[in-house]
Amino acid sequence: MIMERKRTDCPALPPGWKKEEVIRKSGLSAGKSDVYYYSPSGKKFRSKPQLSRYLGNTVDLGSFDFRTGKMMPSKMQKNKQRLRIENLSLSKGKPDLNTALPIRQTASIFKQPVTKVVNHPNNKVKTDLQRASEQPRQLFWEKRLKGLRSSDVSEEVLKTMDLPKGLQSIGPDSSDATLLSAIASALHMSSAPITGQTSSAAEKNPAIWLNTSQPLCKAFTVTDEDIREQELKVRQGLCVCVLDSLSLSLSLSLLREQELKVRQARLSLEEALMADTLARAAESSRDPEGRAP
DNA sequence: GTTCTCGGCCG
DNA sequence: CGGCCGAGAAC
Repeated sequence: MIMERKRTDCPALPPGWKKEEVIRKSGLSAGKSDVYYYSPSGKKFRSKPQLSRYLGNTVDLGSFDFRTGKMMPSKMQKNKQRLRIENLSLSKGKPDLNTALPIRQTASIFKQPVTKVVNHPNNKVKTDLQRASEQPRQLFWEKRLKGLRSSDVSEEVLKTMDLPKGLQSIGPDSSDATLLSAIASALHMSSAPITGQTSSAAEKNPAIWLNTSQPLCKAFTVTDEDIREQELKVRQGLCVCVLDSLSLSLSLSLLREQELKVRQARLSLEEALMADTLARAAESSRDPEGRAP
């Protein structure tokens, strides 16, 4: 009878990878065991370097213990004085099993390796989860778009939008185009209501007091008339292509404030109804026949 | 030829 | 001592 070889799943590796342990049954090293891994396709691996070579950047084997098949966070490689930039080039130096190479995560459909420097004393891992929303942004960046106009395929410059008169620009450039950029961008950056710059200080000295999460425009109030006008323009096809969507977004934003009010009203109504229901329930429990006393 | 198994080097 | 891999044995 042949000793059954167990290939067990290995949770520390991608799905489909199997681990096998074979006990040596003869020779001087009898009793010792060898560990093998099998890729989903069935290829056999008999060492960590071999595994690492194959998995490349897809899995970080730094804390992977080949014998047990588990991740052992405590067992990070002791830092020998390796004061060199990790060498990607052929045959010089050994592959770093500690970490997968960093991969650029943005702006390319193909993964691209990034130069990794591990010996810089000031290396720190950013833990700031707000990072995305707190990244520095250029003040008055809208100016860079000045003079750019969209055109259709026949090179004819598209008619720009007429913005509601209530919308007024703030800052070094007060053209409608800049204002439109500012508002359109704000709409795409966040789903919060767009209010414009509510602080009067921002109007006087925007370079200092600008609220960067709001567009470069004075605080405004949205009237029903504004909304109707915007929608009408969209229907009339006064704005096409990209501008269409911007206009639509603008209308939606203007609506957004109204929506908040409506939602508020609904909540109030719901509370009132609930209170009423409770009151009736209390009353009928006192008087099960439902008759007035 | 491929796969299995143990020896032995090297850190 | 254990990881890794060469190479002979086995198939």
